[in-house]
Amino acid sequence: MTETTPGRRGGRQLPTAQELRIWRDFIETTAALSSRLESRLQGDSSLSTGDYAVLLALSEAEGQAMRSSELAAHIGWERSRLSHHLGRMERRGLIRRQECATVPRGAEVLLTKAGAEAFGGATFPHLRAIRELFVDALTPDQIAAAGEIAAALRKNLDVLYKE
Amino acid sequence: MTETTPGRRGGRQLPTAQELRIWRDFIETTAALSSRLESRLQGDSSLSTGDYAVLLALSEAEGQAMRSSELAAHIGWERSRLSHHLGRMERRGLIRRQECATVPRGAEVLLTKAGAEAFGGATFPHLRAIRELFVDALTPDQIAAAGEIAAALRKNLDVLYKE
DNA sequence: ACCTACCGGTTGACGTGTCAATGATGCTAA
DNA sequence: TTAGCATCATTGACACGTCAACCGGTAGGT
Repeated sequence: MTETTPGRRGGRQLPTAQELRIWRDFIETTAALSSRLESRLQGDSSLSTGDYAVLLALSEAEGQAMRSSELAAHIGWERSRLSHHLGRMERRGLIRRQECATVPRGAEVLLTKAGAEAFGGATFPHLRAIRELFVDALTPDQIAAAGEIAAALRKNLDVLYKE
Repeated sequence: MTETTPGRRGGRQLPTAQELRIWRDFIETTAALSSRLESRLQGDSSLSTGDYAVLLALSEAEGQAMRSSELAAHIGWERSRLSHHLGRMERRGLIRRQECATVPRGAEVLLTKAGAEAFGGATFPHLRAIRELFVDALTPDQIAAAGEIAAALRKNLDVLYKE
């Protein structure tokens, strides 16, 4: 009995069984949620959520084009990840890459007609899926709580890994 | 103004901007959380969370061994995924596979000494990471709310995809 | 001018996940 | 008996992510 009901997680090292159960539930359920959303999007539009993020950013960009590293920063990806992903998207005709006129060694990513159409067709079903799988599952209070939890977790991550 | 403050999400089709913002925060933050935990575990023990799940199940099994499909069911993986993963783990000497004595075409998965040691060394740092990245980031109320949110989301998924 | 250091972007190797197809084996019904 | 048929497990092809190495070009210091 080295630790009898401390003030509340005083110097405790490990999560309680209860906390651990919630952790598992939480992380597994959110993963399942992502995965379901992913396959919904795939089924509705043959796009992955990665494709969707890229197409969304390009759609909103002026001239429907962005420099590669701007795009990476905008959607929060590493450059390498983006490069691989753009390669796959280019093969499918969703985007094109060309050397940037203004910046010497910069690559410009352009939305193609096919890409714009795919994005257009995907948006509505995707938003509907978010509603069905997330919004409709929760009460307004729970939605607000989810927002606060996300903010708290994010803040903690930012403190621990400050970047 | 086709929809002025309905009773509450009456026949609404799409999430509001606010809901969408929370959704994005939520799903991206939980993904970042998983990813941080993954790399913590990797750094502390050279195991992935998949490895950890498999080793945990085997550690708790009688004889530190399980049939492949039992194992898959226990941790909720598809058999194919497990088979690929076991192949990689076997190459690293964490587990062994042999034909099952009792069930004709069943494969038995056994924990090796190296696997047990790797798991033993990983447990404490992993639980500590869960505390630091999740438990410590939230108030007790938020932890409880996270549990309820996970339960509600899970229930909704189960209804939609009933299995 | 030259060396270096950085910067934007790509590439390769590899771990991981899904899907569909394939063995291999036992069960059942004609 | 044997022709299906379900079941257990593996495999191959491919998408996706990370990491580290690499390449070409620009900029700074000496």
